[in-house]
Amino acid sequence: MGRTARFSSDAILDAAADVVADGGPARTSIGSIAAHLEAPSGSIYYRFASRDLLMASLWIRTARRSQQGALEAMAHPDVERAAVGAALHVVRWSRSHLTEARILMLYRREQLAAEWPGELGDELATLNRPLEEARHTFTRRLAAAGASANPTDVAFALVDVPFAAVRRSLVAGTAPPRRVDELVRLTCRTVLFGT
Amino acid sequence: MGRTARFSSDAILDAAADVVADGGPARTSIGSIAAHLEAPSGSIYYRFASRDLLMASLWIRTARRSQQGALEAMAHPDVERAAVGAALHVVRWSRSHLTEARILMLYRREQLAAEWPGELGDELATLNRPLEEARHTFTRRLAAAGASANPTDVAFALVDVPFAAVRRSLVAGTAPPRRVDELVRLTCRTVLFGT
DNA sequence: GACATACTAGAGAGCGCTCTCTATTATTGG
DNA sequence: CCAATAATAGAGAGCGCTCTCTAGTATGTC
Repeated sequence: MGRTARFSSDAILDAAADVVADGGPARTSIGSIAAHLEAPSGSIYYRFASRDLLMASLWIRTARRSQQGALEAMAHPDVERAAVGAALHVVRWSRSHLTEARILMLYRREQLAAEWPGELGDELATLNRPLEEARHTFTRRLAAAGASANPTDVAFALVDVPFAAVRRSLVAGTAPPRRVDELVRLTCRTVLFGT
Repeated sequence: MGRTARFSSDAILDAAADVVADGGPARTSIGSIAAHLEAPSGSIYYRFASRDLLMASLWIRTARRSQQGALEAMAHPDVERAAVGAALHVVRWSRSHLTEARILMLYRREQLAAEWPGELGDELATLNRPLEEARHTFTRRLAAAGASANPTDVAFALVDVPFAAVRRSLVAGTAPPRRVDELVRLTCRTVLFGT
């Protein structure tokens, strides 16, 4: 029933991702996405009711895709390997997903979608929940292992430092150099395990 | 000769800084700056020929203001103290200049001014030169002292890590907690001096 | 083959923003 | 007090963007 789609939601989000990654959110208009996709703007509004909804969907899709590996890394039975693995995941994922990493790390949610669309319900609230829970249980594992379980320290070692380590490269649009893996590993160990 | 100014350039930049810091660059229109200052938009265009010129001026003023302390810290005769001091300066300056720090750390230049105005000449090119030169000579001092002189390491320890430590708080709009000083100090020492 | 349906296609209304332009007002030097 | 000047004041032209609306087109079902 009905004709087959020429422009799928995913294809539109892919185009949006390209445009955001190389022009920034401010230059990402429905028109520019349409041009990149060689589609009329009407076809885009057929899938996404508003610009904010489109950009919010892009954000969600990108965040989801990046979470998987982090969760797996934290599940490692050895606490220290789990910590280092989670920290390194950010770097590795950035290397293998340059465009998506640029979106996730160089801009904040509010810069993509000015207003979070009501249609998305509590999607935003639940989006980071798996990661938050994983970090919560992981913090307890750290405490049990005699490592630092200070939330500030954990966030610093597992999120902020890896983020900072890749940022410079992402801004330049190039893959992070190998050396940053070493720096992230070293910092993570020092901060959490004092080794 | 002529009437005295009601709205000085600096007052306009102050208003712009407030608006950027709490609404982001995209919401910072000439109208919103004017409203915050209770001035008509014409008075703003009397001082700044374009939005880009205004935002670029704000960027320059903010960057200049933050550089001073970094340069002083790096001039310390003891290499290790100089390194730690430079790294900590970012944190301390963020604490004492929350609004300006939000502008400098949460957004990039291109997000403020889409096109760098030609009127500003090579201001942009020379803006960071003092800091770059200081970091260059400082890297040689590190090498002479037997510390790590890898440019990636130096940038990581002196810029990226402090930035990472502070970002979370700046996003939340609060001053960075005391604990981050310790984390920055620890990381800086470990990465550069291995202690 | 005809009908319902899912989608493409793009013109244009409306809006908010930048920037221009002209009129007016305050201040200073002679 | 009187020019000359430096600045305020705000209306509105023009532009690009979002979003709407209507018409047309391909595809599956009976």
